[in-house]
Amino acid sequence: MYAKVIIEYATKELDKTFIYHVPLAMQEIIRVGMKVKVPFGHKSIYGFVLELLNDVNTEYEIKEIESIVDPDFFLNAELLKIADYLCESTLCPKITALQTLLPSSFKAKGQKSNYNYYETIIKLKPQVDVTTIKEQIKRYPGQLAIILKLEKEKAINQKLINGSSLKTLLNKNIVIAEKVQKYRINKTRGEKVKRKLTDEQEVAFQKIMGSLGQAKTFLLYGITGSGKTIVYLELIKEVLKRGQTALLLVPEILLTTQIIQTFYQEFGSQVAILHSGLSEGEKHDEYLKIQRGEVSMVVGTRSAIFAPLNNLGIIIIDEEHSSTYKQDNTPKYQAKDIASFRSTYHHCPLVLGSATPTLESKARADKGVFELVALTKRVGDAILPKVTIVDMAEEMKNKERVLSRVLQAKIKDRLAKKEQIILLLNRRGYATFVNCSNCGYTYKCPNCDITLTYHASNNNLICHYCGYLTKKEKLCPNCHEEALNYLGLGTEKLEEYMHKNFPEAQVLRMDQDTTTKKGAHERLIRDFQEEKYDILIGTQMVSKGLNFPKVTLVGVINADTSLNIPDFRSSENTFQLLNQVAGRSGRSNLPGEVIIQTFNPDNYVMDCVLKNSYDAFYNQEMRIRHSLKYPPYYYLIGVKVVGKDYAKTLTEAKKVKEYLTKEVSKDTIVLGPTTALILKFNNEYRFQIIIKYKFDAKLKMVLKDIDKMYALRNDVYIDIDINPSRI
DNA sequence: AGCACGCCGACT
DNA sequence: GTCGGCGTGCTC
Repeated sequence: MYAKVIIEYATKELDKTFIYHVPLAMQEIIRVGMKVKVPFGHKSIYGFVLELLNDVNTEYEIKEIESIVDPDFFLNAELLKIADYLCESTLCPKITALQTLLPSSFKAKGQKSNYNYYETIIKLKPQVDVTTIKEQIKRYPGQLAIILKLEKEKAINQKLINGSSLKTLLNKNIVIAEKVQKYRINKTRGEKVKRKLTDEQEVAFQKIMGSLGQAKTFLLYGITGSGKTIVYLELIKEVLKRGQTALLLVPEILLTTQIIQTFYQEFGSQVAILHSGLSEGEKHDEYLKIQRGEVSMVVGTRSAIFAPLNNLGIIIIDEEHSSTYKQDNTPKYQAKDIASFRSTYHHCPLVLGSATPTLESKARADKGVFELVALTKRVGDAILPKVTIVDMAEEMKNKERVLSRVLQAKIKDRLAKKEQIILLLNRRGYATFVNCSNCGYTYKCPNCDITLTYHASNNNLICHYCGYLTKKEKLCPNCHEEALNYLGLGTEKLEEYMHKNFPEAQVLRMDQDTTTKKGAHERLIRDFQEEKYDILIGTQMVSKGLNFPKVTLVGVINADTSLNIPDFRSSENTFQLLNQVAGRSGRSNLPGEVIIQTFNPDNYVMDCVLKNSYDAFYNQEMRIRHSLKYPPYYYLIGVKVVGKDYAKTLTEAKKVKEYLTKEVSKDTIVLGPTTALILKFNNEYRFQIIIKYKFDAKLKMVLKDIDKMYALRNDVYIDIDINPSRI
């Protein structure tokens, strides 16, 4: 028996299978999808079995598989198909696709010890007579206590027992120690909560219910605060009741602590969670639970879409417009595409939920490819907040750069009423750039062509692209004068400003810098929820999913930050962000208000936010996309040509463009090469070619060829992004 | 990817 | 005369 094995090295050169002999002793247990250790060159490495053969015809000298890594683990047929789909849709090597499906403890690579977690349990030795024992040890209270406890509880975790007494009992052979595997995360169900769906929610629920067992995609368009989560919960309940499993994706699990709590409350140990906030061990355990079929639903972020649930009954993607569903490093996959693939595979519905659907999804719903289900009313007494747009150019005339007079007044008002405030500023750090007023010197990243952001808390200058970090000196490094200016407003500076101008207020800052520590995020959210703070300052982190009933004012400090990015999606992203953060206000019976500060008050995005009209935005933006030939009217592919030498890279980029233009169908548009948004990044120059197409049967093949042509070069490489989320 | 082989420069 | 630079090619 022979096996075709794909090995762990992720290069285009090694993107093929190698044939190994399966030793007789292994033939009974080996199966496709298993992880094996094989000799390769002069080393032993790991790989996956992709095929088993009885006969081979090859001139190579065939070596033998050394061992099966874990006979209980293998990639099932569905996962192998998903891997094929990943390769095809992102043009990545097979092994990259396979590794992407798995949490790191299961990947094919030099194994770290054992990820399984064990606890030692102490039990009474069977057949011992407790009464006799008690008599024997009555002079030793420590030991007696243990025996009494064991009589009641049967088994006790070793950690909870006094050490020396236990040792004696073990030596006397009265109790025994047993090693048992435990999961690091254990949740139990809470009180059952009785929920009543609103009429609208009930209609949505029934519509989707009616399609269980069918591969159908729904766009659940529900305004902020309309209670999409409850609909998800009821759908999942129903699916589990029918003996099937469910998968729920959320954009960033740390932000959705509240959702997770709801699901634990309802389903307890039936739920597995998968997200990057977990430790390796926790991820390993959660994955095991899923694989062993011990859970019936999974809540997680992007990569949880690969959770090996059998008999899937429904897939739900919350906040489907979130850019986090697209992976931005290889393989650049879109979780929604994988979801669609799995929906077809399992014949189960896929629900995409959002208050601001992507234009792609809405357009598909309009065309009838997806079925539109709408939630148009806020739950309970909550009404949509009143939005005010403030022209910051006007405010500047009054020397107000940070907070407009309206916003200042509203903040004072809310502080007096003991209501809470959220301020969104989409820039972390203190100042977005530091320059010298004497000589004009500006701190820049030596590896990338962007300015360094100043972080006052630790006196660091940081590149927000590559992470380059340097300390800030007191004097200008160029002219040695003490003339450094801190320009551009960041969350740190805003926090300082608030302390100075509203000394009576408790201010909390939530951004990447204050939430890196494990659990920090949850703690900040809890503190704000418990009203230990009046004002929450944050980056877009504060815009999503949070539910604070006491928040009645949301201020957007600079709405233009995301609007000015030269990207075809910048309007869409800005609309989503503003709509999303506006939705944080007035979620209970207290009426909410939103103040948006901008230098572009006449921009249609602002107008649509003001009117709170997704439809108006959608229609306007669709016209623009149509005239500029952007999605959803055209598909996009970004081809980046990257290299250390500027001139050589540009020359190659031109060659690639020429080749593409020649080979591709004539309705396909090939643009560029232009310098990428950030030309120099990590000391490499990046040129971008953009392909716009509607239908092109040859295109994938042509791209594969280009990829291959550059695979063996080490001076220039090609990076292809199919359906990029930004360009 | 990782490693051996191999063919030319400055050293004990 | 040898140690060692990293270019090239191969891995079932």
